[in-house]
Amino acid sequence: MTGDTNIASVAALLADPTRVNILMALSDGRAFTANELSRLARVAPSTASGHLARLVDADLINVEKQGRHRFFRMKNPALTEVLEELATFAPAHSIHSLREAETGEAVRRARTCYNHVAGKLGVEITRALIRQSLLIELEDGYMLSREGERCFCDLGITEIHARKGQPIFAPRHIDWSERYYHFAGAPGAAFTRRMFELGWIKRIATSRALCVTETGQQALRQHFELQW
DNA sequence: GCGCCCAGTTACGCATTCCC
DNA sequence: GGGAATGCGTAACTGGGCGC
Repeated sequence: MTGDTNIASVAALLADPTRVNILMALSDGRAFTANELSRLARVAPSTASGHLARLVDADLINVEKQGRHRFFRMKNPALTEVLEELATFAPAHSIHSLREAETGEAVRRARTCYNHVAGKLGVEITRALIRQSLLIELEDGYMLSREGERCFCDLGITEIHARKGQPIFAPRHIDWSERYYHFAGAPGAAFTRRMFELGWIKRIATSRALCVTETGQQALRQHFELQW
């Protein structure tokens, strides 16, 4: 080992498909019970419990006791970014059922990546914002233009309103499913939160997949000339 | 307070894989 | 081939919520 960090120990934890499934389920920032995570990872509760204990020990996830339930949550959003980056190198899963195919397609189409929209939807929104000169592409991310700030304020994104006048930088994430960038960071999170509040998007059951509502489709068309 | 139900953990045995 | 490591599921146990 070089330096004072043990990358191999974390890599070993990420080398197990069940643990990766659990972490991917937690990657949108929500908390899940051990039982829910065992179902999402398709293993027995005892197996999930063992994996969860190892992830807690490694300080990768937090656990909160609430009555007889224990809620597990990703500790550091940066781990989500690591998983998304790794996913861009990973070969596609082999599909064994129609349900798996549908779930995979839904996640690739639109999902949350910790706190912002990712997948095809995230990439298309980013492209639309650039087309309309609301986002300016930089070398390592994006900058909200004056028009972009106005647009975000008009949509009621209060965080942007509060910082009006200051340059607003949005880091970019490479999207593993689209192999293209989407905007993230505080502007991405604020934009996503507002989309939920306005009823433009909603979650599909317990998965991190999203669907765009009819209101959302109209709004995307109206505000960003984006056909969805 | 007691019994029942349910969520979660622990102990244990089995299967698989890897390394010598 | 055999031992070690790891992951899995079953069964048993623990702890908390809830109704009576």
